[in-house]
Amino acid sequence: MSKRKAPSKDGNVNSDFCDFLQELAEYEKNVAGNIFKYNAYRKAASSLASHPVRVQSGKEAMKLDGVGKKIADKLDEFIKTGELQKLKKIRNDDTSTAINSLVRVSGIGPSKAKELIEEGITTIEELRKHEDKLNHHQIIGLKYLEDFEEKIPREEIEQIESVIRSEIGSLDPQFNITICGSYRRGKKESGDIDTLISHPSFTSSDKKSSKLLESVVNKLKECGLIVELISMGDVKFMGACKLVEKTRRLDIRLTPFDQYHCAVLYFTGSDLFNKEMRAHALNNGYTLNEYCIRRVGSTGTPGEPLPVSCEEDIFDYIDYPHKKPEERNL
DNA sequence: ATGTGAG
DNA sequence: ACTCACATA
Repeated sequence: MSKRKAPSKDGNVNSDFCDFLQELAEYEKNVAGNIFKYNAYRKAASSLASHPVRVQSGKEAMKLDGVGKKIADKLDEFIKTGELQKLKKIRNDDTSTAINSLVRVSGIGPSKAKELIEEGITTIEELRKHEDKLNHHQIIGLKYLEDFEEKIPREEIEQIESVIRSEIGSLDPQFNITICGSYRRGKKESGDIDTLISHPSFTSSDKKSSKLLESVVNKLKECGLIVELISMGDVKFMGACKLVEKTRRLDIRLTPFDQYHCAVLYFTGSDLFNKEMRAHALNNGYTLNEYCIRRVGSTGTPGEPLPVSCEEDIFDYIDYPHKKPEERNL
């Protein structure tokens, strides 16, 4: 998931409160550079989002975790007037609006945005005239700004998946391939294509991954699927592909063979589901991360990684009812 | 080595 | 929360 704002909806009776708290959070992070306030607003928004009852006053909201006097006052103002003076100011502030435009570009964060504004570049249109001020990632982000903001229909990912499977399969049938993220969770559309691969010749005991990822990326370049490269290391490729019309963000990560299923679980998400499952694991005396699952003894020191031959194994270890990917949309 | 950014 | 890749120094 990227830095785009995701309006909170479906079944959240406090969604309008969450939206303005989220907007305040973004402001604190991107403009004011106050990560603590950013976290505070996010925490309050998340409390409100999971609260099943619509709050009628700031006072009532103060019972919730993460909501103090300051946020309670803002809720009261919003309930009373339907808006927030602070937010009106922010929306009218030149620096603030400029930063919000520039950070739409993948690779441009608050820091780079402020630097550009110092040089008088405050809009995307201006930016297009000054590509020389951007690094490679940012140039690609700008070039495909509109495409990258579009959601990808499930059917298109299915087609891209079949190309990836046949191309990588013809390279070497021993590759495991799974497209994770919201696509694996059965969503109708996704923000990007997050592909995990593994190969028996690369395990966690091998320190170097040889040229496995490179060979895969080259193959997908040759067949014309991959059209841009953003970054490329031994185990992670970031770039873009195009099958029809729009250019789409594509990530490919190579994971050690023995850590494949933990990685697939992790990158399938959702974030909230992962959080919940890791908490459950801890309760049952296990620690679970992107790489492995380990028993954690009474001393608190984790043991050796346990053998995992499929995703279900992980659920079984921690005695957690198995959830199909479609059931992980928390 | 450190900061930025993505996920 | 944590890791990877990159761009500087």
